[in-house]
Amino acid sequence: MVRQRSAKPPLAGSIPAVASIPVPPHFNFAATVVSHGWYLLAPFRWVRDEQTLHRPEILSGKAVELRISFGGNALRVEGADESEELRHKLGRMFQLGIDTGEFVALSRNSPAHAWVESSGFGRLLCGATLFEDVVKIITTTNTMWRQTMRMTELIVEKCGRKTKSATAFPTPEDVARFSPDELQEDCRLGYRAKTIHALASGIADGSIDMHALSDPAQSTEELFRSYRELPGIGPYGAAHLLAMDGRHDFIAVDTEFRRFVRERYHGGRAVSDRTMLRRYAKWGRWKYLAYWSELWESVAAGLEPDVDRVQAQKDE
DNA sequence: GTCCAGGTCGCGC
DNA sequence: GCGCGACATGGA
Repeated sequence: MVRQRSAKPPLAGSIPAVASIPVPPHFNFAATVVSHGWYLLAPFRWVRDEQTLHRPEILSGKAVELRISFGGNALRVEGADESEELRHKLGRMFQLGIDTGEFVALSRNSPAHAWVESSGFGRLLCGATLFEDVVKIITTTNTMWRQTMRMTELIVEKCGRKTKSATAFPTPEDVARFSPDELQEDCRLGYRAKTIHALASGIADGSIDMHALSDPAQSTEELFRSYRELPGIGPYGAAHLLAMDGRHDFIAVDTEFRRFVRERYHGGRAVSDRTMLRRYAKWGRWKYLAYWSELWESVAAGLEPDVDRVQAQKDE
């Protein structure tokens, strides 16, 4: 055996690397992937027919291509060996460290949310790093979903580390090598180019400390204020980032939220933000998830035309 | 041409 | 603290 191996050594990489990552209670893979629009943004690629999420990722400083699916009781990750770094990155991507039990329990008491438990709704797909999610949130502001997808695609393409056939999401250093003008011109970022460049270079030069900013020891209110210090992040972005930490106390009020509540509960008539928010007060620290679940279900049921997503699906 | 989209920022009061 | 316009881009 030894002789055989030394006579004909396996090519490096010829043994397919596979990692298995355990998941918490109430976890549902597909429901988490399509929980919101992130799965449509580069470098994620969701192959629905195969129930596999493709994702180029940097591990040990090297870009590799991951194929993530669900088998048995764990995430099955092809393309990587098990490592702390992999567990950490996938833990953030799938919110594996978040206990959604209380939300599930609350949803049992609401007829409109009775579907939550069996569907596995409750976790939001995230980027591998806070930086990635901040950049993506900035590209969602004051624009249309179609343009968000394009901006993200171009950022990845221009700045990210390449494998043979895919490109990983860039690090702050990868983005900061380019000038704001170059980012604007090549990634069609508009005025966001300055913001994204300031974010990337701030992290790269140490003036923005993402680790300290996102310290989970902070109260939710403190964390909200921390996120708001980031360039390009206002109340909407901060609430979205909190949700990615599994903290749903604040609803990200945007045109989508206003439209949904107006149409669903007020017969299309305009009402104040305060009135809209009051509807979700009873959900305590699960407000955003309660709202998002209502929107998600209505889109899934085809009751709510979500033009951007529908359009995106057509392009697949 | 005009308006505006999963907002944010800086300004003036 | 609150209202308001500017901000790049591209679709409606």
